[in-house]
Amino acid sequence: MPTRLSIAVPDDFDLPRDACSYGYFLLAPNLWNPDDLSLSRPLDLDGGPAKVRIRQPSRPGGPLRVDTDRTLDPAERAEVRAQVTRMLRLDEDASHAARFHSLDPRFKESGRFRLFRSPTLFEDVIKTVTSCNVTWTSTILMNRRLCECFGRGGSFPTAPRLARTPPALLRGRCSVGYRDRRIVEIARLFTGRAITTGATPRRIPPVDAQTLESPATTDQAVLDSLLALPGIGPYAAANIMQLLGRYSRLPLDTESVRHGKTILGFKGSPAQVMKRVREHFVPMGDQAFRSYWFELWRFYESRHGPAWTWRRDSTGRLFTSAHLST
DNA sequence: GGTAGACCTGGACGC
DNA sequence: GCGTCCAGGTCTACC
Repeated sequence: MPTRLSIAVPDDFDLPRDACSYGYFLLAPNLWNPDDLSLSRPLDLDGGPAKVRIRQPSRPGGPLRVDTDRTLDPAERAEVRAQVTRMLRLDEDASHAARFHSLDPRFKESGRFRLFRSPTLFEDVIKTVTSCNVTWTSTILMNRRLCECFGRGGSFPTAPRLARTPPALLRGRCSVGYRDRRIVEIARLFTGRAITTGATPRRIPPVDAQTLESPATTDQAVLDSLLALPGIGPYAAANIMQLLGRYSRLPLDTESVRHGKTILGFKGSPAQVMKRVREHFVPMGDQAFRSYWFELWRFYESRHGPAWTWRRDSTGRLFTSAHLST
């Protein structure tokens, strides 16, 4: 027997705009359907996996209608509410929008300020690792296989599941390459265990997700904790920080260089262009990433149409340098 | 502190 | 169909 939940949202919330706002909405197990404007995916709940389908019949501001494929008990309903709230950043309201739009009024009319993310920090971290040093098509593949091979009911694999997976098996089944060991080590850290790793062995304390998610923790403390994780460098740490709602740092990569050259008109070596891109967004202060990202996103939409029209298995595969370079 | 090279995979390209 | 080259961020060794 399916369960239907109704979740209240901020007045401005618009599901197609706010769900299709960051590339992870195109990665498994997420599935955006442009035909009926719904977001579907399995969620791993205490009582087992459950598929959810999220719609917003009355937009903007109307409550979300969340349908599941099985009956949920009260505790599981609370879990779904918490995970949907995290994914869609329902806790970011008009005050967050005003803060961003006062610094960058270009996006006031569209109302863009929310950035899609995963239902758990662990999924965000692993998705970030799978996006490093690969083309977008490989990132798509890795996430699909992780869900198919190690997720319950097609959901994203949990930390305990990946923590007990042999790295070679992960590599063989999911094409994660040399990231195999790093992913397993991160999973172990998320299960509350410390590890010792590296060519010059160093001890890494367990990840305290609650502290990382807490607004009371300083940006510097979060950054230091993230950089200590295996496979997490400056780019990945900055990206995870924006996924944690901390927008002052830019995850600069080769895509930033392309953007700096073609859209912002900067010249020079990749390192010089990156430096100029970073400086360009300094005036945006603690909203720098939002300003940078929605500028980038606007470029993608100019190429491929509004993001809510993109399909995971067609348009969603086109975000490679070959398709984006001018 | 700065930097070159290794790490892997999928895709593009030439034959 | 096969071989080669390239893109991509992090880690390590070395200067």
